[in-house]
Amino acid sequence: MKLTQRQKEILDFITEFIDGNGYSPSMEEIAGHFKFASLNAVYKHLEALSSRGYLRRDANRARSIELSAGATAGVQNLPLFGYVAAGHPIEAISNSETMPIPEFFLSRRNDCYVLKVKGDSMIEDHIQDGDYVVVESRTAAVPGETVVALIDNENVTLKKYYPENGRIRLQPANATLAPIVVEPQRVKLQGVVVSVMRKY
Amino acid sequence: MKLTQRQKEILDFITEFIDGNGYSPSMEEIAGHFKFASLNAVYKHLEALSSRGYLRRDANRARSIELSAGATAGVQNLPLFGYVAAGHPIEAISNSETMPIPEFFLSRRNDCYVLKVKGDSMIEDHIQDGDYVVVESRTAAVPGETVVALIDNENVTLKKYYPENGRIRLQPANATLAPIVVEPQRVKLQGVVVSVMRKY
DNA sequence: GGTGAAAGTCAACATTTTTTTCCAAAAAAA
DNA sequence: TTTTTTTGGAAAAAAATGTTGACTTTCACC
Repeated sequence: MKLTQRQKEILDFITEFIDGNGYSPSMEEIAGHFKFASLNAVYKHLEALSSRGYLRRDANRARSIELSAGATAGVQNLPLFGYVAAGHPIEAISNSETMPIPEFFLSRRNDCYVLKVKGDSMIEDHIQDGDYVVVESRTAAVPGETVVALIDNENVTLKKYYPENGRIRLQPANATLAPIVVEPQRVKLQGVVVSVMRKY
Repeated sequence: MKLTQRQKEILDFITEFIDGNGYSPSMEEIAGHFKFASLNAVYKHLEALSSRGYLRRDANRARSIELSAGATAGVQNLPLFGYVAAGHPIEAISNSETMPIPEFFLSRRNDCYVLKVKGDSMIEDHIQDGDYVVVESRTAAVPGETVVALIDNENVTLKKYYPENGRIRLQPANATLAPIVVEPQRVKLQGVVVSVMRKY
């Protein structure tokens, strides 16, 4: 972390902003948060962060800040719990297997763990058999997110989450598979997929 | 490579400081902690620690101390060269950007680097826009492998590699795009994709 | 295609922090 | 004693941080 105190404050703000809003802050919003009177202060900080490799942006493009992986230089060893396949409970691989994952691919809010995908239930979202998914532990999801859900305390499945008139539709990304529609009390969300890794 | 007592104290302080704050201390802060009246004392110690390989810093850069011991095991920092899109040369991002990748997702045989995918030319192989691909530097490939190829010393593209009766077919995994068939001498293989990572 | 608001770019300037370099000297170790 | 390590004091040099204000680019809308 070769940053000054101020630079880190600004990088942290940007990181949180993107994490919370899904888009990067404008320079004015950054200036507002730090009570800068001048946008040029922000501009120079962004230049500094950019030249040090912590972020990148497009010239003249609004809200085009992209964090680079080096921004969060750390790595976490996440537990690899096992396989997740449509309709079957998680099948544990082994007790103490872990996998080092760069923090760039993690959620900062909650614990994460890794599952290996079995089957093609999410193939249209380009998650294929054998892929590893990093799952953020969470019991709530935004509609459309890919979730790990426990149904009837029995089956664990990887699906997209859509709440619909009092029910929950768990939608595979695979035209050959039917969605599951169930009462909310039958579903327990285990987590949300935050990243995918594949090894050839 | 042994340290004196004092040097170890100072290295420990720096380690803790970085651990707690996320950025390195200034020489004045180090002097303050050890109640030095002179910054030169700190300066000399940093020189000593640096020449013995315990830390690295940039000349004339504020708070640029980096501990060199803590290279996290099992993870490599690969250079992120830039974007690769069908038909366009690699668009460099910045020279110093890196990305930590777990060794599990690397090839052990050759050097690797990371490219960010632009466009959907490999979508049917489930590599989508915005994905990061880890590329193993290689000049030969097995038919069917996904390669980074340089055509006519001009364009770099991500395609599947098929040698066919004296020519080379570079096949996109996208039905809407046509394959490129060229003489072998016009193609230089840059590398082979060994893993894919995606962040939502 | 024109227009205007929003957002980004950048030079000139001032201030504060931080690093680097002098010349020395005490303290500890060999 | 001789050498190495450690600390002082001061000042030059460079980087970091901000302000003001003018200019350009992008984009949505007429």
